Amino acid sequence: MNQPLALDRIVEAGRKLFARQGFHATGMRDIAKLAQVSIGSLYHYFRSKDELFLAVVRRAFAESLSQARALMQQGLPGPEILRQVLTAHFAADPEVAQLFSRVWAPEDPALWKKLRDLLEEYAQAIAGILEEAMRKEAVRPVHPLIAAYALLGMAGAVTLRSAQKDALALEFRKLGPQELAELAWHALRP
Amino acid sequence: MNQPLALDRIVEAGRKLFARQGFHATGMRDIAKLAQVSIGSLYHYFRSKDELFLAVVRRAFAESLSQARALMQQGLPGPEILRQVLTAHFAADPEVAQLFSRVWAPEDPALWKKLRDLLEEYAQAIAGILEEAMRKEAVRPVHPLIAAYALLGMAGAVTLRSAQKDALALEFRKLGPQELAELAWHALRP
Amino acid sequence: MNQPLALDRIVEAGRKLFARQGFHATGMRDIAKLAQVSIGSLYHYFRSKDELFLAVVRRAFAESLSQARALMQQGLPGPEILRQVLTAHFAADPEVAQLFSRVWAPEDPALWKKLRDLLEEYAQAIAGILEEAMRKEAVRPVHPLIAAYALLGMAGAVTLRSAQKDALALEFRKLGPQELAELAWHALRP
Amino acid sequence: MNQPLALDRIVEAGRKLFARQGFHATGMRDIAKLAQVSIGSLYHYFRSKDELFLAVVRRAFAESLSQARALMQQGLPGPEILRQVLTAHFAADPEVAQLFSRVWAPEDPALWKKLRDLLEEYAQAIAGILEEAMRKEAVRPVHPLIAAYALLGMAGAVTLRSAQKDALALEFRKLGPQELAELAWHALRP
DNA sequence: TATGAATGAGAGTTCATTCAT
DNA sequence: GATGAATGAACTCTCATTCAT
Repeated sequence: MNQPLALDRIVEAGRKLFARQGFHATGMRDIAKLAQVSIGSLYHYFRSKDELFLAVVRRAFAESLSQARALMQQGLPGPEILRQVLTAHFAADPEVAQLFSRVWAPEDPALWKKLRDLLEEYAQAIAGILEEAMRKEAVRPVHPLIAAYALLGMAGAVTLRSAQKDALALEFRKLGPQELAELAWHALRP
Repeated sequence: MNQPLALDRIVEAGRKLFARQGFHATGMRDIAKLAQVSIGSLYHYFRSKDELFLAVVRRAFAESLSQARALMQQGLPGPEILRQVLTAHFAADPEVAQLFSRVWAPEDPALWKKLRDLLEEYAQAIAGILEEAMRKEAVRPVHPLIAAYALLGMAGAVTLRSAQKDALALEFRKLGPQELAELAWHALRP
Repeated sequence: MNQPLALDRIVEAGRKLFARQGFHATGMRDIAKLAQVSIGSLYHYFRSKDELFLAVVRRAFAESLSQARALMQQGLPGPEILRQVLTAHFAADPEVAQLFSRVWAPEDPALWKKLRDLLEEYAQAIAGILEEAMRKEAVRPVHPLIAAYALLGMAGAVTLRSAQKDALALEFRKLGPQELAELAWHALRP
Repeated sequence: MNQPLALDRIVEAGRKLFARQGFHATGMRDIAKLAQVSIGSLYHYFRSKDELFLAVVRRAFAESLSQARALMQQGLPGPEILRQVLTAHFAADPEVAQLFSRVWAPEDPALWKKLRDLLEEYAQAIAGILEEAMRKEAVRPVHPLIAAYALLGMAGAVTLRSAQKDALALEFRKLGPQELAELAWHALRP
């Protein structure tokens, strides 16, 4: 009765499976099954597998950005903001964090351009935040977009490693946010 | 007459295509064609596509590490070493740099573990370098492996962006090494 | 309009080709073509070539057994029953008879166990018939399962020879049922 | 030093592997490895895989026939001869017995004719023995070739079952020769 | 004689997508 | 809107066979 709408169930299922297994290892059948809809329904809502993947990534980016922006508006000191943003990133459904990494290497040439644009948009948002911080002299002068990509890369690599299932991953999950925040803070502070 | 041996042509072709298009978009037929050998030859040298991919990645990692180590032994100051290592990374056949990024999200569950191990080995090598630098107080105390993954992630993300074919990519290629070296240096300096 | 359903056409095509050419010489493409369906359809109905083959054999065994049982329930004398069962076996689509022989040597280790079980089931059914006949003293005491396998082997070998296209095969088809019935009757009579 | 010649090692290896795994599951590489010769050597002695298989079958048939003939010349009573021939068949390297069954369904159309002829030759030899016995009135009048095929089929089916690795197979190996001899004797006695 | 690197046709199988119902 | 049977191009991989050395 109170079940989410089909569209939401599909995107949710896609998010889980794409994050867990990657794009190619996830079949439309798998998504349909997990979302409890028919294959036909998938194609009713999304023109293709690519479109569905893009929708999943788009939603993940949007949620992540809005979360980060909410944290920024609390007027905390620079390093604390970084720590909290990164902690949130780690604390999020770990699948979401993995999804980001999947985007680095999209494999399929046809998807490439669209994902590239999506990622660039996301990086531009972060660059914007950095630029504002530079104007306030809260951050030393850096190339904002290069720094944005670097931050995303740092976070992505550590997050991906922390998603494994060994002892080191546990250590990464515990120490990662703090260590990353410090690295980022030292890298950027005036 | 002086054509490289079949084995080398195969790994070379694999490197190019896997870097350019990713694992799934590259077929064994494509590799065979580019290497100018038969499909059968591919399987004469490598048990499977996975094995071939691993061989390609293994070689790329080894070359990159030995290059970095050679640079380290010239007794330059810390930031200069970083700058040169990163410049070399960018200057290298850009395909090699892209190949690194491909490894972050290997898609195929069966490949995952082997690539993970290979990447961990590589990160451990970098962590070792960091630990030594920490003992010499050339680097502030950090978690060596987390920092290693962070550095790899930074470099990978920026390199990947710089491999595109627009004006920004040109800017990234020009400023990237210097900016990255500064970010890394600030992040790590005592 | 009145064309048999795809599933039936597939099993039918499999039966014909596997019987005619054997398992390995029959490709999925051949079956798809003869059944006038796409290759994809084959895999829509059967998980693998093995499964399809097993379905074909299973159906042939079931049909053969039900035919034999129908004949048994007419209260004829022993030798007459044997003659009629064997005549039916020969008269049946000769391809079915050949299919039995194919099962003796299934070549593929993975198929082996499943076919073995199917054949054993079939032999057990015949052994059951023999045991009942022994209780009624219509058959002399024999090891029921060994005798069942022996009967199957006899019939299979002669049937296979009779499926050839020379003069002797014609002779086998004409005299085979009667000769086999007599051999079997003498072998088993009290 | 005292190692058998390459040719013998090859046929021997072929016999083992073809009997164990069947024609298609046995690769030329496997045979070369077991025989400790190079692939090139295989093709030095045999024009093709088919030729090698035929050589293996030919040798197995010849050995079996000469063994049976030797037993016949000892002037034993009919049932005893049958029992001894069948016991020998079972006692032989079980792989040889399996090889016979492989011949029933040769799968490959190109091999078919040659194997058919070989098997017919073998059956004709048995039919000749039966005809002689009929002349001596040691056997009732039967169609000699049909009876020969029937006997081969009986023995083959039971032998094949007895080559499995369960409790029933053990029972078959113990009781099989005696039961088969009795079945055959009752089927053929005057 | 002997070797084994090289070949390539063809095998079974997958899976995003379509469309009649 | 919803369904899932049907499609077929494209994939990885096998293996008997050849031939330069």
